[in-house]
Amino acid sequence: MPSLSTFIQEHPALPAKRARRKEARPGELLAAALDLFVEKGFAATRAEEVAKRAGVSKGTLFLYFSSKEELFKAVVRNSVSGRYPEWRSEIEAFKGSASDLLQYSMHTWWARYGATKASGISKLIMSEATNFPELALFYQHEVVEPGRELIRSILQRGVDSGEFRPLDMKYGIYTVLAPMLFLLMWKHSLGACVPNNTPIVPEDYITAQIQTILRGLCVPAATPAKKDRKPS
Amino acid sequence: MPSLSTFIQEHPALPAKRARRKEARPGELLAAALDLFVEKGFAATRAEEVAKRAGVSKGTLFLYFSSKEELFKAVVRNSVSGRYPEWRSEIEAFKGSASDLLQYSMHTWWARYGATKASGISKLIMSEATNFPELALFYQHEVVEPGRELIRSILQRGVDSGEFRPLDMKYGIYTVLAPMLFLLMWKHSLGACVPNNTPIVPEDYITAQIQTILRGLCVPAATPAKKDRKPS
DNA sequence: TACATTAATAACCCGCGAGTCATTAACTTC
DNA sequence: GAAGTTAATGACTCGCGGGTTATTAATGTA
Repeated sequence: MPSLSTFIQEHPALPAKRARRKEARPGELLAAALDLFVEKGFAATRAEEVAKRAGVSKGTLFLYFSSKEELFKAVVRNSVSGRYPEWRSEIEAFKGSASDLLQYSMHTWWARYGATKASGISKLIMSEATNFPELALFYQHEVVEPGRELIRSILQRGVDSGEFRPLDMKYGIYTVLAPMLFLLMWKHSLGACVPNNTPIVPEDYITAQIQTILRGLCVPAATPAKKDRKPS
Repeated sequence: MPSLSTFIQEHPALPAKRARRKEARPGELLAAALDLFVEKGFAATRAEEVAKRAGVSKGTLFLYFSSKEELFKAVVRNSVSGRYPEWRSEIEAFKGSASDLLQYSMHTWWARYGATKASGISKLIMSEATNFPELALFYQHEVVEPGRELIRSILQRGVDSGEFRPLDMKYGIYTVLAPMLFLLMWKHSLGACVPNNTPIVPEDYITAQIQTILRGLCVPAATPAKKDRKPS
């Protein structure tokens, strides 16, 4: 039996159904997928919903990406790891003290990445790494290792110039990494779903962290004796 | 048609099938649930598997816990929030400087919580808060707020004694919280599934963090002028 | 030994979601 | 405008998993 819609023609001004737009589809699908992966995580994101948000059917999605995992990898390449070259050259070109560079980098990283939708991908990976080890490995090579290297280069600059005390780089980088990633995690987890009378203001949080970190890293005018320094 | 097993009697030494053990079941189910929630997360943990690990059928699980969410809440009460009273009194009773207390607390928190299975619950909540807001809210009240208060009390002690510089407590607590929770997240995410030639040694990581934090918190012998201090 | 009580089970229901495929219809070419 | 090409669809498969329930059997009672 023919349905009503067989007889009712669509409004002529609306974009045609079943449009053939081979060039535009991948980009639209990636954008929709980024939105939904960030909002719900990898496992909880439904392929059908990604397709719907991109304005196509589920079948079309699998026409362009062979599986959900491949779709995710494409999202990562498209919106996270592509940024490193720019950052690297900006850091190398920076004129100023290591303290200033560190401050600038932390605030800027937040403004350009942490505060954007794309940062949800980092949260997603921390959340689902153990359930999808292949994705974790991919992310480790594509994002984590280059990121580590970038932080190390900033700290090394301060140590080399005598501005920072000598650091065990293996753990020194976490002085910077830990507070920033914690902020990112918080924003995308409890900070996003719990009614909070005094929410974290990222810029203020970062400013406060920098204050403590720089005091902790810099060579002091007069060293106060502290314990918990590793022997050897 | 009767199956083979109708005729083959079970080995007499084995524990009886269908044993009735009303008292022991809840504890065994909670233990199994903790294992699996930590290993796979909330959404990915299958009720049937929890039951199997506890040596009962799925039906029995729902006889003792009305839903998966209730099971989870029971796990949290049983293995996380129960510890606060002990910690609070231990901190109040501590004799020594605020620096020593902070060091002691961070190392001890790791040894007694971070390094144990139970810490996986904190990771789970950060990971799945947005998908299960009711659980997040429960955890916020049961765990996060008391924890914040505990850290604040330690820092306040140092500020009151003149050992630490004056701190905006709203952000000051994150100086301690962020590095510890980052370590916890790392351990349960990328640290757990990526082959790493130089893995983080928690005790060394904490020692390094303490070194920087204490330098950053303490009133310096001679204050080196630093920027990024908030005006006003 | 017969009966009542209830802990435990296994089979069942039902909706969901990744991935597939035969069919359709929008373009291209001649 | 007819025929061929291929982008797009939506109905389909198939296995999974939370929760339910009729049935079974262990135990207590007399």
